[in-house]
Amino acid sequence: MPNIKMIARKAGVSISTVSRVMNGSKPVSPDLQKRVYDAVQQMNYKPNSIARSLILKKTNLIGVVVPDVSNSFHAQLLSGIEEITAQADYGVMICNVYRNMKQQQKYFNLMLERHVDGIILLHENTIEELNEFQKMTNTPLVLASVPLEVPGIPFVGIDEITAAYDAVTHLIEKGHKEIGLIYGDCTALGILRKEGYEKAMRDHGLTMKEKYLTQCPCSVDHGYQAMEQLLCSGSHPTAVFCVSDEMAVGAMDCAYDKGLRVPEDISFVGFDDIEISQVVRPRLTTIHQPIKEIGKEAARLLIEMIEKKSGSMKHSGKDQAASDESRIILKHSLVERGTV
Amino acid sequence: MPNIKMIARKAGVSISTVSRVMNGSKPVSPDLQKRVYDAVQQMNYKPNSIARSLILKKTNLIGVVVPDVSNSFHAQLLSGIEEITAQADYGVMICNVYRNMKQQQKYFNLMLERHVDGIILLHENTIEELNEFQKMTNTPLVLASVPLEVPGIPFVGIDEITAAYDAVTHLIEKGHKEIGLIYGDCTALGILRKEGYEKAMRDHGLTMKEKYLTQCPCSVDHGYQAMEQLLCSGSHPTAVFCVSDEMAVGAMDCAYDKGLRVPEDISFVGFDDIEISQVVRPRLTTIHQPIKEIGKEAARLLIEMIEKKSGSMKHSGKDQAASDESRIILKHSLVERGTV
DNA sequence: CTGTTAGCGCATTCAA
DNA sequence: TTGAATGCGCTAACAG
Repeated sequence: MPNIKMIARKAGVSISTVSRVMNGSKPVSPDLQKRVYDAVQQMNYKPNSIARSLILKKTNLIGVVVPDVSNSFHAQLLSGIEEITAQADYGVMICNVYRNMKQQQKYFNLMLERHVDGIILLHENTIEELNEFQKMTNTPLVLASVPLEVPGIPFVGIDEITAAYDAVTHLIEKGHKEIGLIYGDCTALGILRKEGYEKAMRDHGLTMKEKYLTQCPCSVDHGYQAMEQLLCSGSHPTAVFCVSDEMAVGAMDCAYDKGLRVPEDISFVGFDDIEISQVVRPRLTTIHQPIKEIGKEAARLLIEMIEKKSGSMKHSGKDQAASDESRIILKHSLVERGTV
Repeated sequence: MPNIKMIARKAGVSISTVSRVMNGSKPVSPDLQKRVYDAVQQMNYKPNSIARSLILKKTNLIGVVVPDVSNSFHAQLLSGIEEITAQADYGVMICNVYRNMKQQQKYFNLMLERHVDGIILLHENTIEELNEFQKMTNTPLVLASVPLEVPGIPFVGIDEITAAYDAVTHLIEKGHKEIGLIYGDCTALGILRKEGYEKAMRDHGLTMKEKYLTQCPCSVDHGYQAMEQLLCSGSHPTAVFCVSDEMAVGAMDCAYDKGLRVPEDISFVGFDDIEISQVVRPRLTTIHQPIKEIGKEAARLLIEMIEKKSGSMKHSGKDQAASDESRIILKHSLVERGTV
């Protein structure tokens, strides 16, 4: 790979001139300009972004910390992020946290060593971890679909409580009174959705039965197992709200295996509206999230924060307050299909 | 963020000494060593990987060019790749080609500018593009699940022809004679799978009927449409081999809507064994690919190529021949579920 | 407008 | 063993 010096020599100019025409940072006479362009063409020169990063203190790289890329929800978020960052000429580096949840500190360090310009978190850290991170650096951070409230770290997502509330209310409006819940782990997300369920039940004067509440990890298989548990008590609810589509699909499956018809004998509402909810029979009624949009908004916001920061550093030398958009709430919607 | 100079000052040593203890590249007296470690601790120093990359000419970054991250198959490949690269301390940068297939050249340039150490292609380029790329640079390249034969570019995946052959043979063994095909675009992948179908039909003395062959893009919706076409001729095959699970699910759906029972009236075999094949009813019989394994093997191989290259550069200064493992073929299998 | 110079943060010769 | 000096490829003052 040729470097700037080789181009300068070939074009018979100084390296600063080459730099100037590459970046358009200062006027250069048409004559020299052409000579440089020609040399660039002939030698197929591409500026070394490593060297640029070093001096500009900007990598044009953003990091995305994701629990599991192979999960459909996260993959879609990522796809949205990538779309925007690519347009803005940023690269995205992914960090799959997967099973080793403990080592996020490691991932943060990795990103800091590589000097990413910003980070999008699809994975829920503890508030302490986030605070510590903020103390350590001022690398902009955005939470995408991780509903935590941390000063200085904006959140992009939907109103989880209301969405869950809407799901359950829909069931209630259809006449259901005995409504079960399959909910997830103790993440902010899980807790909020459960809260929405409880609020809806309360607001409509319905009582929650302990035995119709089951907790399980978010997967089809676990949803199946959770449903088995719900069903083994003899009686069963007439409807179940599942805090994710995966769980719902598993639960439906279980109901089916037990000889229950959906929606005649038992109804289901899921959450997220990922692909599988549209291929199961009957089609899953669920809460639609604009997943890709969330990713896009998160990326847009992060880039805005990055550029604002580097802008303000030039002018004042000290950090501005973070973006004023500390919470971007996108609209969810209930999509009625065939399971209610 | 502190830099090496600050650490040196704090520890009262030279920057070279700091460098040496950070990398363990040369012996350092225990005394100085301790002073450096202490300074590193106190200031929370992390070496700037940008600067290291510049001087070492190694970014420890690999690029992954992917058609669409939100596609389940690719997401799984990516997940496998990430697992291995993370272990070996490489970062992965993704490039989502998505709709703008034309601009791969742009993506290649992007990766070259960023000086990635190697690239994994999940996306099918033309052979010309690949040759041109090879002429331009000696950045190692691996094809994952892109069955192209290009000298110097290893491939990791399954034996596509045999896999398709097995799928169709299974149908034939179950007594089917009128077997339709829903196949994809004119990629190497699509062509090979079609070839497997044709070979199986021929080998078993079955004739292919033109009207039972339909081409469509790889998606559930298009599979549905393709099936509609197949069905509109009045008569219909007793079984259909679809070159992807998405197509198969769409096709099954169409059959269902037309009042056909699966597998009583019509059978289906898919390809890939992605998640949805296990949630549809009846469960889709399909060709299982070890998707994540393919990703892992591709990453393993790429890293091997990278390290071999940088090793050989030190010794001889000229490039070694690429790795001798030019084709890694993993085993596929037919998983019988409920659609045959 | 153009060229010369000085670093960005680090690894690595070369002397000591 | 240690430190001073050089340079990776590039941008941005600074002088002309």
